[in-house]
Amino acid sequence: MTKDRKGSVNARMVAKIAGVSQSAVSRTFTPGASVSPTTKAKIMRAAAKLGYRPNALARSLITNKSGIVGVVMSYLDNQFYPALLEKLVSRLRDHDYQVLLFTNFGNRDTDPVAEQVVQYQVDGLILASTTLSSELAEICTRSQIPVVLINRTTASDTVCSVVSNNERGGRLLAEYLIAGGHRRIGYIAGIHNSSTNRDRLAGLCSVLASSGLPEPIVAYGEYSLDSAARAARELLMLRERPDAIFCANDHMAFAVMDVARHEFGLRIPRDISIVGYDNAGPARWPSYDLTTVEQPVDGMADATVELLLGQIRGDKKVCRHVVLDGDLVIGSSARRPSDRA
Amino acid sequence: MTKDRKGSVNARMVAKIAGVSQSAVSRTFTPGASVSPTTKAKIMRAAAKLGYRPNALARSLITNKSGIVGVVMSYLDNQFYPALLEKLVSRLRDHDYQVLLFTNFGNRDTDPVAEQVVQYQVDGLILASTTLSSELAEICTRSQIPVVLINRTTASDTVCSVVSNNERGGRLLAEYLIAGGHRRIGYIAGIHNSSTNRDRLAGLCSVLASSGLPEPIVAYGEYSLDSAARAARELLMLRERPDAIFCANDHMAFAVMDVARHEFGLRIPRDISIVGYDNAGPARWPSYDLTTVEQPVDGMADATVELLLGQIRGDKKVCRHVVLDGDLVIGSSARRPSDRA
DNA sequence: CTGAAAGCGCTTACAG
DNA sequence: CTGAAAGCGCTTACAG
Repeated sequence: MTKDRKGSVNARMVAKIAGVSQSAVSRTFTPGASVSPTTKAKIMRAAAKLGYRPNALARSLITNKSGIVGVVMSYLDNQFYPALLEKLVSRLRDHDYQVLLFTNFGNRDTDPVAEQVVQYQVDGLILASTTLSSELAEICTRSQIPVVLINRTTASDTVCSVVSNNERGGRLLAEYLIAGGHRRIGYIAGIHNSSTNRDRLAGLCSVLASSGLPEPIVAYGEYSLDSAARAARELLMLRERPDAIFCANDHMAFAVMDVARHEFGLRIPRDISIVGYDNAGPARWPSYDLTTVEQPVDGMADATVELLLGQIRGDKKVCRHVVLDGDLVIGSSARRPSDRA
Repeated sequence: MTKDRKGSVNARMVAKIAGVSQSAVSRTFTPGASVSPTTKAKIMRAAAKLGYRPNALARSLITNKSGIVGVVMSYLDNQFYPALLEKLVSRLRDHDYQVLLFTNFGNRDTDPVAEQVVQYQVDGLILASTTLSSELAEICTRSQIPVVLINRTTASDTVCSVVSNNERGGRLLAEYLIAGGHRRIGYIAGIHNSSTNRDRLAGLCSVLASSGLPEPIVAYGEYSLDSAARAARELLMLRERPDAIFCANDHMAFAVMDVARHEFGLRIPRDISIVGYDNAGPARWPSYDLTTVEQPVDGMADATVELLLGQIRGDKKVCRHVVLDGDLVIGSSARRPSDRA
């Protein structure tokens, strides 16, 4: 009784057709292994005839390398993430790694993710999720699976991370707003204990403080459209409403701009300035033309993959925290200093 | 010399600690296999102590099922796709399948994708890519890998597909535009030989014809923002410009609305009506509030996964083409029939 | 350069 | 219910 599913042509069959040993077939498909050109040619011909392709899973069993990297990304509605995902997939593929995607686990625990990550023997893990517990990272550390956090950092020295300089970006935006003549600044916060939110806010606050301005008026947007819209309403209904709103990311800024314009009839930037963070896709759509700070997606993806591959190759836990600068991107959603009233 | 990477705790070690055979360990982790409660308990304790997790790859080798489904999605900047991807991942996870993601292969051939798909022994493949050659689908058919096309269909009877009723959607939009008093309708086309583009256009044309109106004025947007913007300029610069533009998807409609408003100073829908297709995320953002036809993402994902799992379970090539209806979603980007001039 | 052999970590008939 | 054994498709020392 033969296996029914899969043509199931394996190295042994190819070997028989080519009149060589199964080892020779294996070597033919192992880059760098020693096979004579003649043998290789015979084997390739047989393989082509049978439609043979080596079973990557069987290979993994021996080599102890799956060629798979797990990417954990809690949600994809913020355009920044799909863009990042595309880059990560590209870079990883350049190095012959495939991507196992974990997303949309909602409120469920990340435990199941951890389970799968370990069971599927991923060679490494990229965590691109602001909301994820550090627990997963720890499980990986214990299982010896290299991990790199992206767009999230941690005090821990046991796990690498790649972020842009959010604190600096926060300062750039704050300085720009102040130069534009703003004095009452609102802040729509992202997820409370995310490092991006913390650092961007810290940047903003440090500049406000050194400029002798009051702390920002904070409302909570939690990085979601709905919460951000609610937070915007809260700020805009204040008796003394802010003259500028700093949103912890672009995704929220879009909702905030829409609430300001369509629910409160405000003109942007005449009546109020709004800035975001990321330079996500729609930030450059003319309807928003958002003033923001770019996150260098390409550079971040490159650095992440480089760090991860370094760890996979065994650079003994050269745990590094990479921080890349992102530029201020000036749009028309915030009053320009030159147009200062 | 022991393997260095991976704690590499395997079933044999667990067996030794628990004082049972390795088979018993395997059975404990195989749902439905027969193990006595006592044995199972001992094993679970040992497993927990060692941090044991079965190696899914080794299991695959035996069972000939990897538990992995490949999802091919050529690009993620159109928000419709990340949304679809999230749903697919969720549904597949509900059935204990992981997702290997293939995306962003740009202009490169899909051959490398095919190669990887086969090597990694995916149990099935979901093709959510309008631009992908049918070649990949064929390779899979030959390799006996179940395939389902989503948001794309084909005349071929050898491969299943799930789409929404694009022809009907095209008609709904056409009827709505005509009811709104529009007579000169422009069409910004998507990728030329994609079934979505073809069917939506066919719906539009059939209604125009039966209403005695001229064919639409066509420009080519290729489902990309830049091309769509160029196409919009082309149409809007015509001496007799259209009074409505039907964009083959929402993603292009956003760019088209922005060109109309910001480059041509047109008011929407007073000066021109614009409709899209998909009801992608930003379509419901107040700055666009697009009149469009919804693609039932949840239903499509459900149907796709169901079809795929059916094939995997061996429903002998019950090749089906599923077509789901999507509703008209009325926004303010097109003149309402009641406001008819 | 080549082949025979051992073994990666599992599952699964097969006996008991 | 349980264990010993065969085997999934491959890689990789080891001899030659």
